[in-house]
Amino acid sequence: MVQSLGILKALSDLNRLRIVAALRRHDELCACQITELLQVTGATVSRHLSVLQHAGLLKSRKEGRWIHYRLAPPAGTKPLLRWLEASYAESEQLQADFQALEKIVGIGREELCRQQRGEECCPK
Amino acid sequence: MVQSLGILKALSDLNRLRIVAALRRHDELCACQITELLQVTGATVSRHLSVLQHAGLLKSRKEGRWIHYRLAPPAGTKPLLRWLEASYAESEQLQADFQALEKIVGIGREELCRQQRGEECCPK
DNA sequence: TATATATTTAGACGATCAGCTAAATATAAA
DNA sequence: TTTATATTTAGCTGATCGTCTAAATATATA
Repeated sequence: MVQSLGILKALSDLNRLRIVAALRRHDELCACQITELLQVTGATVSRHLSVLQHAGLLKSRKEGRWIHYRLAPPAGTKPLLRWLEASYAESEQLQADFQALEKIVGIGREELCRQQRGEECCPK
Repeated sequence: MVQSLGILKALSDLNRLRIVAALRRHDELCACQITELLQVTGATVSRHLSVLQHAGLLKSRKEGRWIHYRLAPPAGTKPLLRWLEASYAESEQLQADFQALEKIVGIGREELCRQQRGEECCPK
């Protein structure tokens, strides 16, 4: 398969685009923080992260119970990510995400996970 | 929807990537030439062209019975197309396409369509 | 006007995919 | 060692997508 096709497919989903955008603003995020941001199941987030990682866009780092993810764009993909970044300003979704992220990161992982346990993870 | 997402989705298909690559090498191609290149049904090509056009990547021009297509990348997408171009060299599929295109363009539309009428369009 | 023909549209089918729930895995704390 | 807990995997479901065939549309030629 064409290498770029794999990358394009990995980026062709709103939630995965949201993950990439989030990781442009915050170097590292753990799965639970992304779960909180997207408001979907942890299982769903896990699969999205796996898709991005398989495309070579993400790397993960284990720290105790938590797994942290960060962008690891392969050589030559910088223009692509810059092009994506240029369109962030037009998207209300992404703008809202950036605001939400500040709160999520501010809370701290332990407290965040405590809150997540207490409530339903998925809206409606 | 995020604007870039529409473009990414439009490009997330091998045959549509092949169309874009072909139109980078030849300014204009008609539907029948692309049909010959991809070796799929004219109906399928038509839908692919429609997807690319809806994403704003293509423009069409009518000339008699033929409809010609050319790239019309929206402002800001040049980096994206350049990034794509950079990966053409790695893809055997696209390299083969470029060779096949020379023949297809060389034949001329009238003769090409005459040949297409005589044979089955789809392999196997 | 009638026939040919290049392209599009409509409708069906199989494959892929995003999302869920539930169970499995791995790590930390009691 | 047992219990909690963060993440992943497995399996299901509904939606989307690529492709085909057949019919419709639009344009040129006889």
